Amino acid sequence: MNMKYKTVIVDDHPIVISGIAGLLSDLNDIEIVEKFESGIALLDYIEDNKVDLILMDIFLPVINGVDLCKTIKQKHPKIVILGMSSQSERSLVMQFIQNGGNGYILKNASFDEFKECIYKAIDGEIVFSEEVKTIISQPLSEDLERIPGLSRRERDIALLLSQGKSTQEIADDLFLSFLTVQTHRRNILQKYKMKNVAELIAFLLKNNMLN
Amino acid sequence: MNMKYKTVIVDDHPIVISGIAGLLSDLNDIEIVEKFESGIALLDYIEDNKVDLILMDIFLPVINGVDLCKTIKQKHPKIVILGMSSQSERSLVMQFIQNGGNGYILKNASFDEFKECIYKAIDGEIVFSEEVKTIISQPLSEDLERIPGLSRRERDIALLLSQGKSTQEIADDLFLSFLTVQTHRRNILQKYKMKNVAELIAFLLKNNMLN
DNA sequence: AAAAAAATACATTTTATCAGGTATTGACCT
DNA sequence: AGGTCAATACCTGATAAAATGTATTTTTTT
Repeated sequence: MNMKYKTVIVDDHPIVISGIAGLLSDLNDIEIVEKFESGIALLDYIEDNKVDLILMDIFLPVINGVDLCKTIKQKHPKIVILGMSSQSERSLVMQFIQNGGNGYILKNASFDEFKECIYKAIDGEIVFSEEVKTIISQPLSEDLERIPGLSRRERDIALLLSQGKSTQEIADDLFLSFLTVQTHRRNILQKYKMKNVAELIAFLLKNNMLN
Repeated sequence: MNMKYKTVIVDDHPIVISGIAGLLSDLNDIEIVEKFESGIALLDYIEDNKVDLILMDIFLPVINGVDLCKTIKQKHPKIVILGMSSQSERSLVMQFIQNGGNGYILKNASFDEFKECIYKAIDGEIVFSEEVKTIISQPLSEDLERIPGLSRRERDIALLLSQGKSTQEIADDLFLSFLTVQTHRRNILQKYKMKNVAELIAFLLKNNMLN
């Protein structure tokens, strides 16, 4: 049968769109049915047209790629969505996948890499281009290590703080003095040079230091 | 050449260890060199012995799989580490990958799935067994939807809050009255029934509602 | 054009946090 | 045996946040 995968490209740089379109034109079973420069236009389109595969830039005007992906997957879980960007960082890639993305490709990937990722994604895999793999699997060294860890007690207290507990409530929970908890809390804030608990919680969660 | 992949299994259930060992014994190029019931023993072992592949349970006594993986990858980034568990949830899998894991397999996966995942992981891919893919790519419906979103302004303010800014600082940043920011802040807290900003930030980050 | 939602602004009271300094005890490491 | 770190506890003053209530204007949606 001649059922091509109906593919849509979304990127706010027309040059990139044509580049990708050129790359994909060689593939017999991929048919580019539309190209968009914004996510809103795409959302309208997929309501009325069958789409199998979407290649989208992550940095889009108005609505970003992560939210766009989330929105699409809610209504159309079967559409395969691959994210793209020129540069990237680990947390962004992970966020994209967590919101339903089927893979992530850096735009500097080779034609072969693009091709391979696309076919594997269609096949149900979750794919990353080489450089993305490097990014996500080497969070080590420079990225975010060298930060002193929380002590047991400090982690307990930080966890309760993230649950919205007040100093007094934490003291009651852990059978400690209000003043002890206050000291721990201050020590944690000082250790990471955070201005307040809100910033601290954001920091700890982003660095996987809670849980 | 006859270079087998030196493989280690870590699981606190001996029965599971022998089960996996049985599965893998059929594979010619995989050699199981050791089996451990705790992460500490594994850490000792890899200091003195060459290891290519580690299959580890995520739920381990003393040190959990995520931390264990992180620790190993810091010193030995080339070791391929696959996480396993009987049941799982999206956030745990993502955390494992973010900490250097090369893939995640649910223990109910078929022999073929295990085999395929292992070979692909050795080959440099990041792999998930079928059910894991389902879990991570369908966060929709029941999991975390039905929560009202932040308005633009609210998101701006929440973001600044997560950066440790005070109400006054936010007001200055956004050229708003102190009182306006105070109102927004209160509205956000009420909308999600959060006790304070710390809990709010934790909630927003966990649900990817910031950024 | 009407209704709903979002953004704006004000005022007050109570409660909690932040930042400063200090000190004792036990555990662990060498 | 001495040093370091973690955990515990206390005190106080300045500042900020939380809880309430109200109200106007703009924007968006229907």
